[in-house]
Amino acid sequence: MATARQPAFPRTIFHVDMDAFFVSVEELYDPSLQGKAVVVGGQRNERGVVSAASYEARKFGVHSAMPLRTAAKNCPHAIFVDGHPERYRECSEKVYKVLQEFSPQVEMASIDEAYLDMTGTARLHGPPLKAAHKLHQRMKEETLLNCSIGIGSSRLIAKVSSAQAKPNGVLWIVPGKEATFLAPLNVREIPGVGKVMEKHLHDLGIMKVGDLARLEESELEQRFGKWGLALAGKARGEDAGGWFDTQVGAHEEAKSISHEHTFNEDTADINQLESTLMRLSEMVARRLREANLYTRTLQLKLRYKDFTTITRARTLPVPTQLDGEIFEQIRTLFRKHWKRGSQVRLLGVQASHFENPAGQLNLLETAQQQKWKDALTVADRLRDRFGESSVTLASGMRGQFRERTHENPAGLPGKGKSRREP
DNA sequence: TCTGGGGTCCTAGGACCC
DNA sequence: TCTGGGGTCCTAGGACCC
Repeated sequence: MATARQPAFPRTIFHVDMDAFFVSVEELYDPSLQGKAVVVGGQRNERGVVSAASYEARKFGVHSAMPLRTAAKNCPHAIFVDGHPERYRECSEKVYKVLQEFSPQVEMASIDEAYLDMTGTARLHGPPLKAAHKLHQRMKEETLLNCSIGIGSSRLIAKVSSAQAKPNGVLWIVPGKEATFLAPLNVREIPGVGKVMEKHLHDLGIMKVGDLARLEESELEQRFGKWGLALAGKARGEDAGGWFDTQVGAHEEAKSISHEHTFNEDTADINQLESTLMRLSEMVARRLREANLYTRTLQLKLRYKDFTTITRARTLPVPTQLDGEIFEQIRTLFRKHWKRGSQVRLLGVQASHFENPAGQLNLLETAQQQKWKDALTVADRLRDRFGESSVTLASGMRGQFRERTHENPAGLPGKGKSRREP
């Protein structure tokens, strides 16, 4: 079992969750969107899903992860907006700066939410509710964005209560009242319980967290294994093992880096498929070099027209961060496993199993490899300035068709809508 | 309705070693 | 040799999160 990290005294954890983050950021750039039904993630007839929907759009059943085309049907008058990751990153950094004023233990759990360990900050910021309102106000002043704050004795309670506080609210679950707070909520509200687990629980007649809490721990373990045990703890509001049970703000190293691409139209054109794999390999390699990581395991992801998806991996004896080596492995996997002629919907490249080659492996690096590495670092710089498509490795792929995407990696003017016109 | 892209964690089986 | 068990590495798939 994971090390129990629950200290003897109650912790005070804040979960800060930005309200309709992507939509709110877009409204800062275009105030005319305010108060309207807005969908961020792409255009109404594109392949893709909703990244975020305004509260006005949600009234029509639009929610994140819904296909854009479905959203367009449910809410025809919605305004569809492409996402702008750079804008969100920039705002996210502002959010982080505000949070740091309140606690040294801050952890961004994603681009728009964070945990703070506020234990022992009463002298500085006052009791939890007062501190939270102060934080809420500072956040609005500094970022012009609304957030919701959940406060509890565990990450789990903080997270669940911030969801209940939405929109634009603060909710404190007083220590000792955890089970009472959770009992009437649907099991789906527990982080980690998704569609499938919810169905399993419903089949057992378990609808509410309270139903779950009444069950024997041993029965849950028997039914759902390790997960069942954690679930029993969660029903009581404990962080019970896994990621939740880690110290707030502890730095975690990345475990994988991946890029994938869904084609606007399915394709069986081997040139298009392989040039896409090369582009994805380059993107992965580039990020490895930026993070100074070397990968040993490379994985190809292949999704066919009918949505059946396979992954095929290979582990190298020696770690690498070179475009050419990565692409070679990926291409070999692809040629071996792609059913020739079958229409492909998506391709993906993933690197994992990182090793930092300390000394020893650096010595093994041949002069030839070092030369490549230097050249590729220069290529990275160029891509920073001129966009992902400006530099391509000289190889058999040179000059071949590359699919036009609607991405604008370098944020260049004139590369968006206007260029799409023939 | 026709399903993105970036991640994490878990399970389960087989290979291989001692 | 007709049968073991633990440990580690590797691979594939799937649930889940934002």
